[in-house]
Amino acid sequence: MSVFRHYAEAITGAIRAMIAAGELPNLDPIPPITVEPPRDPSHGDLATNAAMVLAKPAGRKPRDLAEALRRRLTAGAGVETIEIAGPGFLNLRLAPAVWDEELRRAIEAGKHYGDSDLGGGRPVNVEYVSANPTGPMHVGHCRGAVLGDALATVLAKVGYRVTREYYINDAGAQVDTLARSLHLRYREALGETIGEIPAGLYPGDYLVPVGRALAGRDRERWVEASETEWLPVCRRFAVDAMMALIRDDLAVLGIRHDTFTSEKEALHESGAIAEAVAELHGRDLVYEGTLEKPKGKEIEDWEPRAQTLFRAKQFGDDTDRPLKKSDGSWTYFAADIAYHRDKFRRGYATMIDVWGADHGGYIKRMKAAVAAVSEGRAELDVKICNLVKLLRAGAPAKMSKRSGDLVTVRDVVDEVGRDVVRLIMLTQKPESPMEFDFVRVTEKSKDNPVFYIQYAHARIRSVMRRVASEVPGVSTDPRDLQGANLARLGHPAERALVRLTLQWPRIVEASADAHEPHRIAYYLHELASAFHALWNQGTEAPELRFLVGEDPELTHARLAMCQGVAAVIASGLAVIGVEPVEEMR
RNA sequence: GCGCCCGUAGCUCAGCUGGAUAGAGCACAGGAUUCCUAAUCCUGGGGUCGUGGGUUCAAAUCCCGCCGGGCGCACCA
Repeated sequence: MSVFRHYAEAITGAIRAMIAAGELPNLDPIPPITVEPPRDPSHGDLATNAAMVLAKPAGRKPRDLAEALRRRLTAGAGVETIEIAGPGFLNLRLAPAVWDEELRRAIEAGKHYGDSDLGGGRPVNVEYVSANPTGPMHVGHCRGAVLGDALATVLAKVGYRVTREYYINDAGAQVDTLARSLHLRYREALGETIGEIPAGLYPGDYLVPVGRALAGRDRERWVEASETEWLPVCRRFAVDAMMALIRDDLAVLGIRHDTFTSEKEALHESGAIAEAVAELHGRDLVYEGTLEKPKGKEIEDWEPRAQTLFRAKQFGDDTDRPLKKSDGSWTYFAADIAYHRDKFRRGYATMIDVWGADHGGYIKRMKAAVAAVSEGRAELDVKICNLVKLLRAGAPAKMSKRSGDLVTVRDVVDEVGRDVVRLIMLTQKPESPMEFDFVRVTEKSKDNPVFYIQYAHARIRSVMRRVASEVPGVSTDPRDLQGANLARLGHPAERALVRLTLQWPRIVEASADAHEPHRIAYYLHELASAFHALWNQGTEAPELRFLVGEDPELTHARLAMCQGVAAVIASGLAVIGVEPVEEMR
């Protein structure tokens, strides 16, 4: 258990004891209190607002309550001083041994530092990417891909049982278009001249080899056949090929999903949609009705029509939503209802969907649907990813493209590398538009967060390699570093670095709770920054250097500190899906 | 017209689910290089947190109204 959770529980325990002793009214539940490191280090190691939060329900003055809480907490182990400050904060200063012990744990855990059982093994489903199987992944997909993957990893790190899921939209008109595009390439492969690809079909070169493959397998069989005959064949063949393509693209990013769900097979052909709608119908959540014409936007062929509608409004949406198209087939939304119902029935009470910004208007109805199919027992969180604007040295990026007008994920990864893409995608909260500058992200300077964080890790590894020659006899084995005399870390800058390093479990938990993996990238940058600052102080103040020839004990303690930093960086990069480097070249 | 997202230093953005004096990088000004890697570092200036109200011991954070920008608005996915 992290230091922070430990003391948070100690404080809650003290509050419960006060309730039991009649010093506080029987509050149920106890209002949420915070236990966090204060911004100002002079306020100690931990601060809690408990007294202020409890003051009103208890009908007592905050400072009186603070005093009572202090008396109960002082008995606790590891607490050195408790001060009451400001309007009623309790500022706890912990014994150095508490931090020393935590640093030892960090060294021991290595990249597993920050792992916890917070999630209690509860299942979470993270659905991300879900690019339509009509071509290779383009850059627009990779932000969501990285976000979803990092989110899944951080949730797993804190003890959830995470499933990474991909929804294959293989049922709509787009895959029919894909099938027709393939048929053209198939005829081309058999020697026909096809000329310009007609508007409305997919022109990308990536279908050329697929056409050849189909021709190789089936020969002339579909040339003279009618479309009703060849369409299903081409569709199946094309979708399989596109999914293979997309899986390769995902592999390039280092992403592997656990489950791929086919809209066509799992929802349409299985009857799951009909079943879901029937169930909702039975609960009077589906009806035949007519929607009002949307205001403010002209729709040419609008006509009032009775439709099969889901009562989304009853669950907080702005209007009820159609489940059937005018030709009688299911809408995409109907399929999505069945899909989320299926997820719920598979045991996921927590679902996370990662979508593009253009789907923002879809969130309310989907949440409404989840509330309906789970009868309020499941929760859906939708993460919206904004656009990535590609730049080269500040100007809009021009590049050779593999397919059509799209810049693919592979184009970008080929140029800058997987690690750069993954980390940069998390250097901004997802709902803001992002600029991705090919020049900036590959610069070897501190302006580039990828480099800056990697460099900190590489510097630590470099120090470790030098020990043998600079301070012979000092071990760099992590097991030995755990035994270092950490009391020798006395400089304020060292203590600050250690303290920041040991924030890591909190950052992981907060990031998982909030479903915000970008916090990890920010924290790593901050940690790297603190490390570099200390390193550079060694330039002017040689006594602050990590390797002190005449003082092996001090050297050992500082190496332990460095090892802790390296462990956290490795742990953090692992969440993001980036390999820490041993040296910069 | 409606819904959602965004609005924080000159620029690009954080801000730990309501806490103490709002942070970082770039840019700007000044300083530092016989250095374990200068592939930089230190110091400093710079803010009505879009705006007006409200909730509270406490608001950048929550609620309401405006302003500006983006996305979306039967039957596409």
